[in-house]
Amino acid sequence: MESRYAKINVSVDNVIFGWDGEHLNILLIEQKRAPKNVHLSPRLAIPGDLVLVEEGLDDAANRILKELTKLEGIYLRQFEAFGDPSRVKEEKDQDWLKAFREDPDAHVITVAYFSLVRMDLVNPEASSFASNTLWVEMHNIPDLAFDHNRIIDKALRRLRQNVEQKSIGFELLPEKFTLTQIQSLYEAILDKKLDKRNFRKSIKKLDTIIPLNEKQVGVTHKPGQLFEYKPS
Amino acid sequence: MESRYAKINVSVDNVIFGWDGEHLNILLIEQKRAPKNVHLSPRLAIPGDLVLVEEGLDDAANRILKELTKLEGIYLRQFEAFGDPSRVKEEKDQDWLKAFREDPDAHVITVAYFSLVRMDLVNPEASSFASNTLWVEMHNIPDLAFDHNRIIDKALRRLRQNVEQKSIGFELLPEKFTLTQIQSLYEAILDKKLDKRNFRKSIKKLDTIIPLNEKQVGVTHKPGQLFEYKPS
DNA sequence: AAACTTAGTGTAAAAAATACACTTACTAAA
DNA sequence: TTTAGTAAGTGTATTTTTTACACTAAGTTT
Repeated sequence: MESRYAKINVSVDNVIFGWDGEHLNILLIEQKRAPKNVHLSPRLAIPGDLVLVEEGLDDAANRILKELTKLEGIYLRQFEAFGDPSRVKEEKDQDWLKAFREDPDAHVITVAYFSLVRMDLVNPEASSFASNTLWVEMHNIPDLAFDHNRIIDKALRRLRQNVEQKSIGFELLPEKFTLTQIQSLYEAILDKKLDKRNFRKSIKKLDTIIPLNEKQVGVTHKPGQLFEYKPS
Repeated sequence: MESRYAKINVSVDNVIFGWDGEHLNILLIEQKRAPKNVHLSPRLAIPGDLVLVEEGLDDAANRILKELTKLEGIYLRQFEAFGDPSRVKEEKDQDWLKAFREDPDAHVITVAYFSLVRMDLVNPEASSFASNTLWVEMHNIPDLAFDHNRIIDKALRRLRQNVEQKSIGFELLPEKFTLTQIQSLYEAILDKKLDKRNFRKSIKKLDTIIPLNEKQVGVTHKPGQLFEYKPS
């Protein structure tokens, strides 16, 4: 039956941020190649998948995250839906769509999430929708599939907003961390230097960051006090 | 062909805020009744519609707004997508779905927008998806269809955030307005009293609000200076 | 013991936010 | 034409928040 309404595919895409102590990274997947293109170098994309029957958006985002990282209970935040029909019309993406989508010409709207994970907990591996996964430094993100560069850009903006308000970001750190480690992370996310004393003052005001009676070990200088994050 | 992926319906819902000089209002529609239910009092809903073939999300939101109000170029902001399958499973909504949707059991995700319009420019009237439209004061919103009460709640939160930063809201006012009028509006949106002198100071700092050489007319007291809003 | 490295700390100045009360300009009623 | 009523318009002092800034302490390595 013909209809004026679109048979729309809905997908969820997930911008997964990770922190290696020095740089902000993003988890990308290598798209599986269409048979005719197996000889080409794979295109990178942010992980995502179509939403399943009777699956909620948050559930889909969690499923993708879990399939890729085996992690559950991770910080996940929906930030925007992208639905311009042109987003799946670019030439570069046609082969992939024809090879892997039941309806390659369908209008696809995607609901974008970002999440924060500790890089050391993730062992990137292949999954049902990725032939390979890898961490890429924020500053080295290449041209990605569809409008994924734009989606990352929006995700980063939102992350920065939240970080400016000091409401999130601690999820990226190991269980126990020093104030200097938080500061490095914030500086990487915001891409600017922060004043040490003022930064410490502001973090110590948060009652979600609690001081431990422990010191950093294994460093070749004065060890810092350790703190932990207790989400409120 | 059976598929593990959902045949999902995508709709756009629009929380349309209006200001009558005293209260914040929301434009609601009376849902058309299923034939078997024409005798029942109509259920109210926020305006929305399924996204059309090859239509972008912003386009759909604008289409809905225009069909309902005849207005174009209105402030419109996407704020969240709602996609829990249970949102279209409530008993109260089944008759309507069966009567007006090709696939009443489909999972429907909706992308929600809010917009700000001048109430005096709107002449609510029937449209293709509404048998009637009406303004309802924010504080008197009844039980609505689907999860629309929740959507309004989220829209109001977002509006408040933006208003606290003084970045929006002026779209609700007539072309020329006094500082006191802005203040009343802000007080209604934020649901709290503001200090007159401090409020004026803060508004006068904005270079999007420009003073005119004109005074209010037709009031029975000292007339206020008029200002206009020039979006940057 | 000396050199190196990062941790850790306080104060003063500037900027932003808040609290607060009287005079002015106009209309309507006496 | 005076009086009463109504909202407009205005400045300062106080508190809070934000910023700028430099040295000592605790550990490790040579």
